[in-house]
Order: sequence, then C-alpha cells, then structure tokens
Amino acid sequence: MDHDSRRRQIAQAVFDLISERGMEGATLRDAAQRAGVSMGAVQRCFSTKEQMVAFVMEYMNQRITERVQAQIPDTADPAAAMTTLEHTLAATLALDPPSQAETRVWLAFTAQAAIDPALATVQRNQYTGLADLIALLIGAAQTHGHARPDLDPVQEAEALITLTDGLNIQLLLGRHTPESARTALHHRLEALRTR
Amino acid sequence: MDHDSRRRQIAQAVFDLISERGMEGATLRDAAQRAGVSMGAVQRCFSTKEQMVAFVMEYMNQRITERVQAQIPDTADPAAAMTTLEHTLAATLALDPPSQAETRVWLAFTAQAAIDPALATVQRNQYTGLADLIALLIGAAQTHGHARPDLDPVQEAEALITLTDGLNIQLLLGRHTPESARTALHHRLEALRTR
DNA sequence: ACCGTTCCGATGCGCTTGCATCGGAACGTA
DNA sequence: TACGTTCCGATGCAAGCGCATCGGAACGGT
Repeated sequence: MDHDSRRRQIAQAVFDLISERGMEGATLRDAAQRAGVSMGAVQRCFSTKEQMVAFVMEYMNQRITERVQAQIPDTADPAAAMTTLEHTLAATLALDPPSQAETRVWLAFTAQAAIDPALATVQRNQYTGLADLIALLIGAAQTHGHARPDLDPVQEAEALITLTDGLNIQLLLGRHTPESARTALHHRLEALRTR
Repeated sequence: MDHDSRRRQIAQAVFDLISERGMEGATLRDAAQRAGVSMGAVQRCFSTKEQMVAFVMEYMNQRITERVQAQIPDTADPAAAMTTLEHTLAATLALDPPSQAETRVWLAFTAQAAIDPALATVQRNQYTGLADLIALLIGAAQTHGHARPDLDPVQEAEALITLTDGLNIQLLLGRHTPESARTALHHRLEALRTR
C-alpha cells in the first residue's frame, strides 16, 4: 500500500476515535486497531504521537475546506453570491451526522489549541482562509447590489464566522436543532441584504 | 479542615490544571499535589475520578454564574437595562486572564460534553439559566423603550449567547483581542436599540 | 540465485494512571 | 486511661500508555 494513503487511512481512524471518545481516545494502539494495521505501521508513518495528532489536525482542516468549497459552483455566478454565501456558511455548520462528527473533532482540537500556541497558530491560519473566502463573497454580493454597500466585507466575514462557531457549539450541545440553526443563519444573512 | 471546603480546594486545583494543561492534565496525583494534600484525601472527598470531574464542572459553572450576576446591580434599575445587559454579556467573555482561564476550562468541558450526553445535559441547564436572565433584561429594556419592541426576547437572548460563545472561541484562539470582542458585542447590541 | 534494503507485525520496557489497601494519627466517650 | 471511630497519608497493584527494539517477509539489483 502507498505510504501517503496509509497515513490518511490511519488519520481517518484517529479522526473517528476523537469524534467518538475525544482527544483522550486517540491512543496509538486503538488507532492501529481501528485502521486495521499494526502498531509498527503507525510508528513507521508517524515518528511520534504528536506528529500523528498534528497530521490529523491538517487532515480535519482539509476535510472541512473541501466540504466548504464544494458549495461554490464551478461556474462562479457572481449574481448568486448571496445564496452561495449562505450555502458556504451552512457547510461549516454541524447539520448532519458526518458534519457533526467533524465538528466534534474540530471542537476537540480547538480546546487543545486554547492551551497550545502552536496549534492555535494552525487554527488561526485555517480561519483566515475561510474569512477571506467569505469576505470575497460579500464583496461580490455588494457589487451586484445584493448586499448593503455600507458593510465592511472583512469585518462582516469575521462576524459571520463567529456566528457559525457559536451555532456549532449550540448544535453539539443540543440547544439548537439543524433547522433552528439554519434559520438563525438565514435571518442573520437577511440583515445583510439590500431591501 | 472542613469537608466541603476541602472539596472546593481540590476542585480549584483541578480547575487550574485543566486551565493550563487541558482535560488530560486532570490526574488524581497532580490534583492532590496542586491542592497540597495527599492522594488519600482526594479519594476521601471523591470516590471516583468521574465524580471529581463532575464536581469541578459544577464548580466552574458556579464561578461563571457568580461572575455574571456580579454585573447586575443590587438596586436593579430597569431604566438601565441595556447597559446591564451589555455588562452581563461582557462578563461571559474571556476579556482578562482570570476569565480566559475560566473560558479555557469551559471549552474543555464543552468538548467533553459534545461526546458525553450526561455532561451535555448539565451544560444545557447552565445555558438555560443564562438565557432566561438575558431574555429578562431584554424584556425590561423593551418596556422602558430602550430596545426595539418587535424583538422576541427569548430568541434574541439565544442569538446573543451564540455570539458570546463564538467570540470566546475567537478570543482563545487569538483571532479577537479583548477590545475587538467588546466592540463586536457593542455593535451587536446597538442593533437592538430603539433609534 | 543471492543478498542488501525496505517495510511491518510483534514484543518488551519504563512510566503513569485510577483505584484498593493498610497503618497510624486525632478525637470523642466510657 | 483505654477504646472505638473517623480521617488521611503512604504504598501496592493491575492496566494502559508512548516508544524502542527485534525478527521475518517482500522486493529489486547484480
């Protein structure tokens, strides 16, 4: 088997373990067993557990990025920037079980990043990429007259990301249903529209 | 020494450990050493580690509740409901180091609650209490003409709590400064005011 | 066909963990 | 004063952890 694909295979196993049992469930033995390989293979792919966890973090961020960018149509229609914006933001929400699993892992890493400056830097960069994309969409919506022109796209992008983070926590705790979270996002975006 | 005060003493030690090293740093031995007692004392106070962690969670929630309610003046002036509301919400933000420590612990428990339904229930109840308080303040501001009368206090309280949760994550990751978080909260509240 | 190299499954080691157990100090009571 | 009870510090123990090590399988070059 290929080396990189094995790394991803193990990363997916660790991902599942963290999603089900939290950061403490990410042990080398369980990772190997879940991935269907031996511990030796895990140690070959990752020289230390810290490296393995770091790789899983990148793996998670990549998955999230893919999920978000899948909402952006290939034929980027700038006229539909507002709906693209809504779909993009909705893609960051834990609305269905796979997304919820991803968000549980995200939350575990975020808690870790709060006490580990190195992880915090990685997460900040991930956020920056998303914020740039959101700001871009807001700007496009403005140029086509679908969003209020008095808004600062960058500042508004930050506020929207803050909203989705808060919604995700409420979703994981069961204080928001997928439907209520969707409508909360929708109402928030309505306030940006030109009327 | 009194029994309950010893429990709180140990809980404070565990609190500090979680704040510095995360959930994995909360071991019985470290808790005992940090609290300046022996492991036997810890085992006497808490029959199992799970109970100890649960007690620390209540301890944390109590601390947060006290910090929030300290912002509500004794002579509850309903005319100043909007400023009380802002102070109350600001009290839930990680604006200074002690609050940041508290919020790191909160985040650690929230990540745990995302994979443990029992903890999720405890956290939901804590949120409910805060939401009720916020909704009350919004209602008071409405009756005195300081907040838009077309708002649903309950729904708006939920939205504000979602905002503070998101702001806290951004604060812990270093994507928000205390000042920028304060202004973000302020601008959000301005939108509720009658104009 | 031989061998050097690469890869990986298995095992071992030192350490830490949560929890059980024990021995003695402190204290109220007869 | 002798004793029973309560409390707690110290130690022991089985399990699980990350990591190091080893032996054999697979494979390509000569």
